[in-house]
Amino acid sequence: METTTIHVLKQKVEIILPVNGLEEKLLQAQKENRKLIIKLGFDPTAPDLHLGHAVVLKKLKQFQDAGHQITIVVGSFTARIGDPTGKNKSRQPLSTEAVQHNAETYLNQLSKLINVSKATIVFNSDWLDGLSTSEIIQLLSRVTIAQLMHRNDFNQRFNNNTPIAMHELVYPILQGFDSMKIRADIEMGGTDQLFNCTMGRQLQESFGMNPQVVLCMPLLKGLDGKEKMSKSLNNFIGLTEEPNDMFGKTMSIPDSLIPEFLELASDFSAEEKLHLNELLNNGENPMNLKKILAKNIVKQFHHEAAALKAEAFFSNQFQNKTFDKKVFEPVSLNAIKSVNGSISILELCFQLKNSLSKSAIRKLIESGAVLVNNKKIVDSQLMIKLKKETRIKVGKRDFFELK
RNA sequence: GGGAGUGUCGCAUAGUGGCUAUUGCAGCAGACUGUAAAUCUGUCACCUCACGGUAUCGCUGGUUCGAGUCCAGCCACUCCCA
Repeated sequence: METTTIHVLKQKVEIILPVNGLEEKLLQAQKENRKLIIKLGFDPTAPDLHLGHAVVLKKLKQFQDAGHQITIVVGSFTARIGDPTGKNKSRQPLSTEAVQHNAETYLNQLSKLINVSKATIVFNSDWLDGLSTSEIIQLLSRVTIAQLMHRNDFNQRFNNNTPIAMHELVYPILQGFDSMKIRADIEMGGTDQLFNCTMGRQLQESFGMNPQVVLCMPLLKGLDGKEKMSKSLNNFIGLTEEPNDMFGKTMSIPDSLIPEFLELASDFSAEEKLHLNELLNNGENPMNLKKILAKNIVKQFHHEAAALKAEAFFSNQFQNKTFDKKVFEPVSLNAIKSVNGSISILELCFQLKNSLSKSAIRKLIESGAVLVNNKKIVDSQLMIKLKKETRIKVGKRDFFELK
């Protein structure tokens, strides 16, 4: 194996365990003339992939390009437990249909980054469902509480006197068991998966196998610039989002996050990154760099033309101050229920934005979030005549025009 | 099994039986900006066009003119001792 390949494969990886493990595995594969089995697990609960996942997936793609075998383990069994994050207590069991459906949408999103048809897909309920009680006890006997307590999450909760349920302790063990079952050579994940992945090493070893190498990618921060990107915190950019949303969300990240996004979320070459970072340090307006970044991100998941369009849309919609130049979502006059063609601004906004209650809308109006034909309306009871080409802005993002 | 505690908004925190349940963070909206940060303002249980109405301090009852607060039972969690 050439050193350049190894160099590429090690790029950006935050943790490799053991340190020289990757080289050894690659060498071993070469000697035995076989592909390495690269494991990636996922729980088919709410399969909305975002840029944080993409960091791991791009690395996976590099392995695939180098000729190795990717195995996706769908946690159809473990999803019923839920990876203990401390937030979700116990999860509802998923129906087989739901698992199937989630797995499909997941794989569909995966295909944006890796070649799914060349990957192996397995469901861990295939082997976990059939374990007998004594087999489970056997498995559990290979792990001690002290080992489990090394996991940060457990440790903290234990010390803070917050409850840890037994089944949560079992989760990492089952994940490790998966690695043994599929004979994984390498397991990939974010750094938050480090512990679970090491469990795989331990179990493989105790079953007399050569333990897997653990590769952890850094965690991308979310749009708030504080927490890691995650769906539950609603600070994510989804892989399937529309170009305009992707662009806008990228523009909303704090400036301090630009270097991290350049490094982890963009696909710029090393030289380009260096150049952009220099610009940033030399006082270039961060906004311009974010635009470059945003275009790059959109391009990865859509295409160049979409990226340019998204930029133009953004500049016009949110940066240009001229109200009339904006893009308004057309709403048919007929769709608005009114009395004699007149309607209170409150009722109108309520009908336009059906996700909010009237009370919530009234608060929006009173705080000055609603413009009608570029005039701020603060009185929620103001009656207006419905007529074509009336333009209404609600909040930061919603623009409507009556047709 | 025995004993001692705790439970208030997404999180964290105040709350001598008495008026509208406090404050911070996060969120939402506005101002200023570059849908950045910082700052300031408003909002932050639900509903009503509105005067206003209906809720709510783990749950169910009780005492009381009046209960987040007192009492009883239950539930959940924690700690200590078996």
